[in-house]
Amino acid sequence: MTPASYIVLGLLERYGPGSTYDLKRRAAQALGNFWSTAHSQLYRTAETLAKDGLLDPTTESTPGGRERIVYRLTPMGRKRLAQWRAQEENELAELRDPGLLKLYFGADPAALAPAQAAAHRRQLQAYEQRKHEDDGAEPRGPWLTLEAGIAHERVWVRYWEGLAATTDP
Amino acid sequence: MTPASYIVLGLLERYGPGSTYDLKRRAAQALGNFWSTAHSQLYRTAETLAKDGLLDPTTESTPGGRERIVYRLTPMGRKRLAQWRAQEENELAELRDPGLLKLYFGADPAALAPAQAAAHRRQLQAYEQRKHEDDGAEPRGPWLTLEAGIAHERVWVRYWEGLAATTDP
DNA sequence: TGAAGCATGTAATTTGTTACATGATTGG
DNA sequence: CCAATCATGTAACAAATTACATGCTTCA
Repeated sequence: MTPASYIVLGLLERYGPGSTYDLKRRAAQALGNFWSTAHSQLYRTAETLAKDGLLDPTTESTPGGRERIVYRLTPMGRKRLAQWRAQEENELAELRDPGLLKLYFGADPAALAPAQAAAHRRQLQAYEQRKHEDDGAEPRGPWLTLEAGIAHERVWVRYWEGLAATTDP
Repeated sequence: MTPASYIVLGLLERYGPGSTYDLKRRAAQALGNFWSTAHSQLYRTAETLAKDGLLDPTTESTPGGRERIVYRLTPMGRKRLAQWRAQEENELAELRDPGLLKLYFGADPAALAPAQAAAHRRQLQAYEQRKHEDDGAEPRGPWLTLEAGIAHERVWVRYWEGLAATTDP
């Protein structure tokens, strides 16, 4: 069980049964840039989970006559997800920022900082807009997560802008 | 060329020639919890880089009579590293925090937050101590990176403590 | 002198990414 | 009705993690 497994389980629980393509869209929309996964990975993960009895796959045809596999959580899958959720978490996230890595190994801040600051400003705006659009109807988790994203983007913006300022003029 | 490649190149540039084991130690010490890599990965990466002519491997014997391979940067390796450093970076880091993922998918904040807050407090302390020990002799990159780490840990601590407070009693 | 842990490496397995394919739908 | 793009998937490849293995050192 990797994080990707729980993403699949979680998305199915929250938004109901769906095809892998649905999962892909949901993941992009919901987790967005806080935890991305390639769609081919979702395929494999879903298959594996189905093989393990955590998902129940059924083949349906679309209006267009194409077939697709729709997955739904089995009781076991539901249970597994709940267990994970209840488990205390002790892993810490790593920063793993490619820009920061460059900086660490001696990149010139003046060259790096402006672009990074701009990118993070964009991301921050996107998150803030999303928070604005939130109508409070969704469960609490996504909103809390958004908050975290915003807080971090703010720090990044401040950080890189600071770096740009001290080296620029 | 993956991030791991540049880590190997960068560590060799900064601390001079060394065996893979040296690299492992350096990586753990220097990059620590901001970008971790398994030691077996360093082995493979170093091999590949040597095969590509970016590193020059020489077999030496330790006092104990064991053999080990010491790598040093070739001019090409040096150049490649410099190129990477000069390249503008446009990738953004993802948060990818396992705790946050749980929260997203509905974990109970009251159960999650205290442990997370504590873990981040520890990490913050470690970073701050390190900053304290810095004598300014090292190049600027590591110090700047430390700053970033501290800023982020502060945000995390505030975040999880806030969550713990609002849900607790 | 035996156990713990440091130093050194390899192999197997799992994950993750990139690239390729191709039928359906829709907007121009 | 053609091009773009959505929907759906597979295959090949690259990277990362886990597990295994084992000779040295050191310290009790």
